[in-house]
Amino acid sequence: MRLNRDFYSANALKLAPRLIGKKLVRIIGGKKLTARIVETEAYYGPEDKACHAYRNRRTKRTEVMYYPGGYSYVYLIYGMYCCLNIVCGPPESPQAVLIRAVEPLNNIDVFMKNRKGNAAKLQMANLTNGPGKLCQAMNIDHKLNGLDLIKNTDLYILNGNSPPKLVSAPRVNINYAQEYCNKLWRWYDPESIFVSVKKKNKCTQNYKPSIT
DNA sequence: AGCAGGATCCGCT
DNA sequence: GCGGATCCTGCTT
Repeated sequence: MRLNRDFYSANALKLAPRLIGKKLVRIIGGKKLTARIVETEAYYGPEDKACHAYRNRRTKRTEVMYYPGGYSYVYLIYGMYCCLNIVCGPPESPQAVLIRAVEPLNNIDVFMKNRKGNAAKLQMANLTNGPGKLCQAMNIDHKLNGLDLIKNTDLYILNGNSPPKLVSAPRVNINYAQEYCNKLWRWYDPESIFVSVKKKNKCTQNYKPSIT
């Protein structure tokens, strides 16, 4: 079952932990690549200094963040890598969840072929343990920006089980975000070897999802 | 029209 | 641990 609009309409702080364990699906070249989401980060709209839509910044690039929950937001970073985000919350509320790491579940040979360089071959985890790496491995680029994941046939997310444990930690590489760089807005499955940054610091803690 | 900087990764030390 | 690759975005002029 695909996730529905209701699921994606939660705010980023709620959706990010809930996406752990869900299955990202990418259809490419007649093959279906499936991967379990193991690490996410929330970008919490106009108040969040690390968010592209901080202070309601609205440009050609950030426009999709104002779409209803459930659309894709893919952008280029450092001139060479793409990052996949899931737009969330109600329409006109520019929030998103960055998919930072996944675990390939099938067609591993295709993931491997899509990754460039030798590092990917050295160890399995290197295939998809980072936002740029997973986009490369699953052939996700700017052409997949602004898609409705509820209807689209090339990229979507299926339901899946939450892991037994979940950890929250500070987000990665947002040092410019001042007081927001210490928010525990990154979540990951501590049992997965595909998590990009597992180093614990004083902020890292176990996360208990709330019912509401 | 020009410029500074970035939600990253890789290879080398 | 470090620096280079590489180019789009957004802001300034």
